Amino acid sequence: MKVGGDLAGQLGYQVQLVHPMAHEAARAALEHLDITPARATALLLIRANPGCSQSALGGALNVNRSSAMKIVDLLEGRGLIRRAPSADPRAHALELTSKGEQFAADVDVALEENERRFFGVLSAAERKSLLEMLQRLHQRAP
Amino acid sequence: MKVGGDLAGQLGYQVQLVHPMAHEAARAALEHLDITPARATALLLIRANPGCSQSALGGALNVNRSSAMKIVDLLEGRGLIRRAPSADPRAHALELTSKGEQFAADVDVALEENERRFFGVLSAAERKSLLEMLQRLHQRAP
DNA sequence: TATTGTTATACTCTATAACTATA
DNA sequence: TATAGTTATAGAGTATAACAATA
Repeated sequence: MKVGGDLAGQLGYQVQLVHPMAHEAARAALEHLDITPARATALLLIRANPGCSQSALGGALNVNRSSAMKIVDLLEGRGLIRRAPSADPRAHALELTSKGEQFAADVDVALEENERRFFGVLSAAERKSLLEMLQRLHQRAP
Repeated sequence: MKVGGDLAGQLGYQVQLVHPMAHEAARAALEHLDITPARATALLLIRANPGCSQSALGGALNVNRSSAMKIVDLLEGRGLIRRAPSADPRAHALELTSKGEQFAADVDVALEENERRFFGVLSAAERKSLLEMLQRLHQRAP
């Protein structure tokens, strides 16, 4: 299949192509831990923000409260996080269990190895440049 | 929400962040045409590959035959493409109708404007560099 | 046997809306 | 009144499996 000249030169289309490949690579890299990239991301976000609420987590994951709850349910069901009491009794303070800390360390290793493998076709300078550009793209004001 | 140092520095995570933003931008840019980015992509791929089969289209879209058929059903139902007879009587030869040609031109305009808006935070040289890197990432052998 | 299109079915992810309990 | 969490329900997108027609 050819790609029309218009499409092939568009960054939006290239992002559209690269994303599922990167997602599949991450999925495969995490398969032995039986966790999806989205849930692994949630775990690492909770580790970086101990005591955060489910709503805040949902905001960072770009999902609503209802969807965030399902992710939290799953991670809690596996004993990786706990819903600790919060200063605001309406909310939960999410935090990793010791099992979750160990698991998150395993996730780190798997993702770092995947990072090297998937983006290895780029030089170190290119990876740095790409990282900077992607950060700029999503950090700008909407 | 903070992002753990491990996560923030990973290209995979940055792609994971930028993709939904780019998708949302494309969705909004195409909203007045009442078509989703995936279906618009299918239309442009058929235009670039007149006479292609549904299976070939599905391959380019990374979906299976069943899902490709639903997309083709929708585009045909809107009168944008037709299922023409193919040399292989098992297959259909997909092609744009004249209405589809006009519509695809509108899609071109919308996507080009979106491209300028969304990636406008990058300089022309950066956009060129980013395009080249993304192409290299998905063109490599699996 | 393998492939194209088709159909029916199921699964995953996410969203919406309504409810409760707090603030 | 506004917010956090919860629950039930619905939708979109995709996958699987089986089938008919044809290679």
